Amino acid sequence: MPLLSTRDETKRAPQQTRDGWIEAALAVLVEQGVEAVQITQLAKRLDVTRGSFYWHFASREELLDALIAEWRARNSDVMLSALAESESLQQGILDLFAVWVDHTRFDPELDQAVRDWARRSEPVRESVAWEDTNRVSAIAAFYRRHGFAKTEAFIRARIIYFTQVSYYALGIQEPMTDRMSYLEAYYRCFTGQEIEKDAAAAFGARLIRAEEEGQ
Amino acid sequence: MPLLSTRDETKRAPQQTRDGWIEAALAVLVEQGVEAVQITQLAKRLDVTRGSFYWHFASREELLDALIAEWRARNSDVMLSALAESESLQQGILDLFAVWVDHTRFDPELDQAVRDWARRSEPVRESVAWEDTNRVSAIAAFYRRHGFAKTEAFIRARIIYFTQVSYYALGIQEPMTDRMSYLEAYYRCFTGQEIEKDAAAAFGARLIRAEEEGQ
DNA sequence: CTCGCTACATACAGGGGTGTACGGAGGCAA
DNA sequence: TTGCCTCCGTACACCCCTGTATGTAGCGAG
Repeated sequence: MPLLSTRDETKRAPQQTRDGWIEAALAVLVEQGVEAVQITQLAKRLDVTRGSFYWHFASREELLDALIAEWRARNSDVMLSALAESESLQQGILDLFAVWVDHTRFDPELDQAVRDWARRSEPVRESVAWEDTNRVSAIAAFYRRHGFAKTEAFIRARIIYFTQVSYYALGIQEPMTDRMSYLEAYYRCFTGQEIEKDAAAAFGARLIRAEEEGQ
Repeated sequence: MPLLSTRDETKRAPQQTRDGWIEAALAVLVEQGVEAVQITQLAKRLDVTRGSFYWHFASREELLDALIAEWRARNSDVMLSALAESESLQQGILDLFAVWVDHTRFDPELDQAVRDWARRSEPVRESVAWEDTNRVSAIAAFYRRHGFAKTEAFIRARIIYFTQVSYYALGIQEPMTDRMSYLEAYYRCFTGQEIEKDAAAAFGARLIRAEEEGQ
């Protein structure tokens, strides 16, 4: 399944498209990091030779640039739209949680892989930093709309976002039932307010449903 | 300055000690990550040949194991002791902040370097995960001692620790004056309580003093 | 039918990294 | 002085990766 072909589709499909290489590279990036994104390895994975690669790409560098572009296209705007539409504080926070748990909308593994990469590459670091400040700003604006003062809104945005980033960074794996039992406490700590009992229950059911549909 | 020589010191000092290699390797680990911890590069850096390395170490693997041991020896117990001695909630939280800011007691760059490494190595991952749960548990126990319920104590511990981890992971750089202006908001979000004005001021002075002494 | 383009395969040059085998310099002891 | 032990330099075998040059199969067009 090609992502988005930039080539002329009127001709017969080649054995490997440019997007085929990108897709394979994304998989390796997530699984093993940038250093493992090697033409030789990708060629083995795709069962072609490196000659193919150098027809579609000028260099490894060009492939890596394409990976960043793909990450941008996939993971931006997902969080931001969830917040923009929220009517209440409670609804917005729960929507945010939902985005982070629902991996069909937001790809945390790709996000984390790019984040790892960013720690060794200055241009990538800048891209990620820009995304991060953007996301924190969006969450801060959301808090402000619901009555928090400027500084507190910013700090609360940082805290909730940073906590989530670490969740992925540390690779926290816990049963969904455990995570749901933390919901009330998380909400209290993130907002300073109590969540409505039935809203919490509804959210739990929503997650269960999503989990069943997702898998 | 050798860290801790395990060799017989009655004989003359060799040009390079085992600990000399470890120290150089730690520096490269922090600066450029594990993949950059290469015998050839370290030899260049120390201005000797690789022959020396293979006299002190059996393999690169053995060096990497030594790095993990060093990390354990340096960064454990630092946070834990700060919390154990605290008399009040406010004092404990501020002590924790102080440890994280004062890089002479806690080495966040080494911590982050090992954390990066952990994402590509299962044994290292386990070591880091063990440290993390240990630290979170210590913070949770601290919250419990100061009146928080079990679940909330655990979640608050996670939030404050995860937030700090992301601070390093995202490489947040902000002027100390900015960071200090966030103190009240951070305290409110982390504890649900207000910080005493004079305690906040005293903490600010303490940081300024530490920063001047540190540099 | 053959020309020409696409999409590869093949082969080679070059560089960098790990181990290993061995040789040699220098202190120290008898 | 001789000999040993410590510590390191040298040289080689081996592997893996990138990039490039060139050969080649298949298909569409004239």
